[in-house]
Amino acid sequence: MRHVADQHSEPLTEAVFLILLSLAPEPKHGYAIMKDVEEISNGRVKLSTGTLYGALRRLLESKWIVRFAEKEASRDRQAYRLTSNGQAAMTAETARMKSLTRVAASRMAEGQA
Amino acid sequence: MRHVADQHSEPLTEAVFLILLSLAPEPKHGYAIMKDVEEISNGRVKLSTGTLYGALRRLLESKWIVRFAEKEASRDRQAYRLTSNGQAAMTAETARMKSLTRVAASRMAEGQA
DNA sequence: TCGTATTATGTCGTCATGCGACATGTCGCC
DNA sequence: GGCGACATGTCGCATGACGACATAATACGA
Repeated sequence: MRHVADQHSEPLTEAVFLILLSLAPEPKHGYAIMKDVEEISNGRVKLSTGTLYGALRRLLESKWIVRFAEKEASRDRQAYRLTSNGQAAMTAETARMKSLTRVAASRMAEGQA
Repeated sequence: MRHVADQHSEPLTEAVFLILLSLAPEPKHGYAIMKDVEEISNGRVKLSTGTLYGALRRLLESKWIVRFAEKEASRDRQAYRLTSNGQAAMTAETARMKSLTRVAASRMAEGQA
């Protein structure tokens, strides 16, 4: 999909969106994200580890999340935190979806008429 | 992404969703869909022909749209019409997005608190 | 009438991504 | 000691978006 330059908000994949959503209230480590994503999608989406760690790698590369060591934990788990960039991306994506649902509602009503 | 069996509504890609949305009020041929998608996305999404005709082929295969000849037109353009399956898919997808935006709103509020 | 923009449909190769399978190791508990 | 949950990762495959390319009819003005 090609997007105009001044508002080039590429649509997020559902996996990425749910991962960001999971990190929004507080930082989590990988496994906790998997469990949380399953919960917030009402059990609909179960991330495979391939999807999760692949997505996390790309999110780190694009600076939407940062990784830090959880000191308190006995095992050194790698926890992830949203950056302001990541928050902005989520806000933009939410706005995009809202706008689409609005158009969808009116279009489907037209179809009925 | 894995989905539970009883409600296996895979997320639609934005391209597919916009194509279905474009066909919701009335049938259109390929080129008209391209123009309409650009319009309903506020110029944000410009489908390439590769995306469009690839998506149309898959939509035909999954019986979400049907193709028919526009008799009135001088040139025989292939027009596409939504099936009830296609309408159902759009309804499901809209519901999915609404649900995600709701969760997103509450999660982002939590992040601020 | 000639050329050029618009309409219109399609294919191909590449790249990004989701996903299942596999690999590896820890921790708590019976 | 073994077993299930916790935890992190890699690899290969399949799907899909996309730009580039190809082709052709129509419309319209110079």
